[in-house]
Amino acid sequence: MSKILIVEDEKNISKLIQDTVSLANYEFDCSFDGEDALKKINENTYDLILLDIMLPKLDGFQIVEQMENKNVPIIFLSAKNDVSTIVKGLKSGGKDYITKPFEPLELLARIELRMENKKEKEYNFKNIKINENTRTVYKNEEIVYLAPKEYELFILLIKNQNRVLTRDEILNKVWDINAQIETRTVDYHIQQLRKKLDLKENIVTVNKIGYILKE
Amino acid sequence: MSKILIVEDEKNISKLIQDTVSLANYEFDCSFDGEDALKKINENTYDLILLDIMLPKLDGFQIVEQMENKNVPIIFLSAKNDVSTIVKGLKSGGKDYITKPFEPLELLARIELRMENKKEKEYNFKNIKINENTRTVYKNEEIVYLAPKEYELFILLIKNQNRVLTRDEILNKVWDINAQIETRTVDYHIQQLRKKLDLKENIVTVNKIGYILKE
DNA sequence: GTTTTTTGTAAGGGATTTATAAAAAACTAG
DNA sequence: CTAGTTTTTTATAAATCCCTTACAAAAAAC
Repeated sequence: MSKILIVEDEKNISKLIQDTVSLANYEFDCSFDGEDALKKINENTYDLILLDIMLPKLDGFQIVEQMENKNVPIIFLSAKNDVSTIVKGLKSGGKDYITKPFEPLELLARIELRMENKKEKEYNFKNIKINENTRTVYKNEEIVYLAPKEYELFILLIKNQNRVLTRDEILNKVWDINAQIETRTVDYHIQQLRKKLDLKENIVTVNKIGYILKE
Repeated sequence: MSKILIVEDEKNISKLIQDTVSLANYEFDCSFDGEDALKKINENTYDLILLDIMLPKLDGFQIVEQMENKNVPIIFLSAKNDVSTIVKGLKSGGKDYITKPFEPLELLARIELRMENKKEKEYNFKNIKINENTRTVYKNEEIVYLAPKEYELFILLIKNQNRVLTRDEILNKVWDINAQIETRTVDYHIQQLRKKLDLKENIVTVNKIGYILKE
C-alpha cells in the first residue's frame, strides 16, 4: 500500500488532509515541523510527500534541499500564492503546487495523478514477493526464477491463500485439463515450489484432496 | 526543439500563451477549434498540448477521447474552475489543470515541469551508460556502436529493468509486429547485446516467456 | 498390526525452447 | 548498380522443461 508523508504545522489543516488521503485508503505519517519532517523523510521510504512551505524550524524549500532521496515526488501545499513562490516550488523539485484553501477532491485527484506510476499487482507471502506486472518473484529481495508451470501454479496458490485447492482444480487452471488423469505432475511442481521458495511448512498437503498454502 | 500545441479559441488569450511559451523558446502551433486541434494532434508529434476545454465543434474532453497517441502530455487551461471539472480533467489524462486567469510565469513553470520527463534521457546500467539524446552507448566510458534494432531493443530492456519482457511485447515495441510469428530474430539481437555489452549474466532468459534485464 | 492407498522425492529422458554461427535476404548510401 | 551494413532466416548444438518412473515415506483403510 502506498504511503504518504503529510507535512503541515496547522493541526486542523493537517487533519483535513489526513481525512482526504484516508478516503483513498492511503497510509500516511504526519509531521508538524520541518526538522521532524526531514528526519522522517530520510529514515523512511514514502511514495509521496505533501509539503507545506511555511513551517517551524525548517521551511519546505530547505527540506527539499537537504533531503537525501531526491526521487520522492513532492506536492507543495501552501497558502503562499505569489507567482514567484509557486514558480520556485515547481522548479525546486515539486511535481505540483496547490494553493490553500484547496478542494479536497482536487487534492485527491492531483495525488492520484502522481501516484499512477506506482500501481502494481503485487502479492506478498512471508518473505516472498510476487509482482505480476513484471512477472518476477523475490525471496528476501532476491529474484527467484520460476519455470512457466511453477510460476502459474504459485500464482494460483497465492491468490488462494488459506484455501484448499483440489488437484482437479489445479489441473484445470494451470494445465487446462478437464479429465481426472492420475499423474504425479502436480506433486512434482509442488515439490519444486517448496524447494525453490522454502515453503516446506507452508504448502500443506491435504491428503486425497489437494494442497493449501497457509502461514 | 520541443513543440507545443496551443488549443485556445479566444484570440487574445491564445496570443498571451504564445508569448509565454516563446519566452522559453518553445516552438508551437495554434488551434482555434476542436476539430482542427484533433486533426493537428493526430497528424503531428507534439511534446505537449495546452488544451482549453470550452471550444467550438469539439470540447477538450472529446479531443482527449478521440486522439490516437495517448502518450502526449496534456495541460488543461480553462476558465471552468469547479472541482468536478478539474477532477475530471486530471482523471481523463491531463497532467495538470490550470485555471484562468493564470499567471504566465506559473504557466511556464508548469510547462517546463511536464517537459522535464522528456529530458531524462540518460540511463545507467552497471558499467554501461546510454544517452538517448545523442544516441550513444558507452561501456566503461568507451563508445559502443549498436545497430538500429539492437539499440531499440536495448532501450526497451533498460527502460524495463527487472521486468520480464515477453517476446510478443518485444516484437510489438521494437518490430511493430502484432502477429505471433515464430522467429529467431529476437534471440539473435539479444545475443548481439549480450556480446557487445558483456551482458551474458544480466540478460536472463525466461523460458517460454521472454527476457529480463537484471543486475 | 498389516495392507492398501496416497504422497514425497530423486533421477531419467523425450520434447520443446533457446543459443549460436553462418548463410541469405533486405536495406542504405554513394 | 554496387559495396557495405544490417536484419532475417536456417541449421544444428545446447539448455531447459516437465512428464514419467521408481521407490521410499506417510496416511488411511481394513
